Amino acid sequence: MGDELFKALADPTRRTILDELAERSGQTLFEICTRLNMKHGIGMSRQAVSQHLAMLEAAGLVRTRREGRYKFHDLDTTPLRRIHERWPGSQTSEKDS
Amino acid sequence: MGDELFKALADPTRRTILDELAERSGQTLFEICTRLNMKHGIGMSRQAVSQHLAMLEAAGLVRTRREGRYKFHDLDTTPLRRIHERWPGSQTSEKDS
DNA sequence: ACAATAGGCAAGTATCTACTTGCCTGTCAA
DNA sequence: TTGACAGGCAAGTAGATACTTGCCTATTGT
Repeated sequence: MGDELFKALADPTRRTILDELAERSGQTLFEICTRLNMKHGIGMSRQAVSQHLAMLEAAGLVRTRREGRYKFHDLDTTPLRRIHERWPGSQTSEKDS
Repeated sequence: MGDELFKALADPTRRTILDELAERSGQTLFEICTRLNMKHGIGMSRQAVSQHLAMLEAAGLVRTRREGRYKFHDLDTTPLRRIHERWPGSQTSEKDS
């Protein structure tokens, strides 16, 4: 349990995808592919990116909504909270400026 | 960069080691081995656990201090903060009860 | 000194993971 | 309806990762 979350975060490409979705929410698979290629020099097949997105979705980090032939991807960071709940002391202090 | 942190967290045995160090700080390799075995039924060679500890140390999640023939391991959760700094919105609200 | 204890190094193996390629399905515009 | 576009499924492959075994070093107690 929680295994999928940490597995999802383990890959650098997947973390970059999360970065992209954090910057612009609701992107399609092709948009993400293009951005990975343009902005990060990641020349990866569409299939590979699709598989990464599936893992991110399985981890609950990405939510999807289908509209016609498009599938939009949105970031959901709430699963990350479990990390801090598990190992307290890792939270940014509530009293910091 | 930051790669070692996520790689370190990716393995369930390593996460259990972090749990154990969170519960009792300053354990030796043998103590950790025993606890993994007794409390979690993980019958793993001493070498395997040692390698896991090395990865956790490389990620900055574990700090070590040597005293004679003993090597004590301490948890350091500060690297985890980078996760929330990278994807904001994942922090537990400061205003929650 | 010697045996026991705590730990480290290195090489081998077996499984897992990322990525590819080829083909198939569903949606939309002309 | 036909072609183009967005996406999905499945099998194969190369490289990474977890774990083991065997041997070596350093510290400590008797």
